[in-house]
Amino acid sequence: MGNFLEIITHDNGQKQATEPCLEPCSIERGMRLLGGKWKGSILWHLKEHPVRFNDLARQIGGASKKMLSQRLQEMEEEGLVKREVVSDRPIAVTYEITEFGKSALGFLEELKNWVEKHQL
Amino acid sequence: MGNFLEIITHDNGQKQATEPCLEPCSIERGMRLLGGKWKGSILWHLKEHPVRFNDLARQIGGASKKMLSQRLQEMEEEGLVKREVVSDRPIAVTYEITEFGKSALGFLEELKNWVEKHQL
DNA sequence: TTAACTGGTTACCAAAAGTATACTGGTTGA
DNA sequence: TCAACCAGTATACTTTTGGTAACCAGTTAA
Repeated sequence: MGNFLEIITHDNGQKQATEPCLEPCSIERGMRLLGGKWKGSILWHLKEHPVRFNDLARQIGGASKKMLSQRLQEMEEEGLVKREVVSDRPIAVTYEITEFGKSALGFLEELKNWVEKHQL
Repeated sequence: MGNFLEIITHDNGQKQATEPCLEPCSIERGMRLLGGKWKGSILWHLKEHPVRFNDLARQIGGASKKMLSQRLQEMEEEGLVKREVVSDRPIAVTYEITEFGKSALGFLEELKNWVEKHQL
């Protein structure tokens, strides 16, 4: 019976974790990067080719434009996505997935498969 | 130049997505199941063996008891986790990962690796 | 007796997240 | 000229989330 739980008991009976996950561990941090509402979906929609803002909004019907532009800004700062002004006059902007963003696709695909396999 | 974006243009100029992701697609649904704050961490801490409530609370230092009990309830309803009353009198409860919960671990591990590989 | 433990619940509050609608300022096409 | 487009922003509102702290009813050990 080892000390599986990593909990020690002091002389006064007080208990303490030896390795408390004090602040967000890897999984938590990852979820906060990719787990935000719509972020996965956005990345997924960009995986083939750059997409323009309003086209993205049309494709992700459930999300408002405000949401989308917020998320896209965050994702640009996080390096997941790249914003590119293609032309002004008739202003045109595209959002493109970065190499870093692409590195997350495998994992998103696993999530997708998992969900579909279990019919969720 | 194919119709990559799945957007069609009506005669009056109005545009429409042919396959709008109207409501949460697989990735979105998956994220809502596993992406909740602390849910990944909880699952991860249960992966080796059942853990008692307060021990879990000590290990996941950043989360309050309230959060934990809320999340654990949700996760029980979702079938990710199983609650078991081990004894009353000195009431003892353990939370155990289910088979379904285990099926998500691979994907969490990939997330973990991804995060650590990129030093996030 | 006191203090720590068990597994929670409840009330209260603050902050964050999300929704809905309208609007900008210009362009394009019928 | 009218309507739809572009890429958002502004404003106001509601909902959800999360955190703190106290409390319950019992048990155990110093």
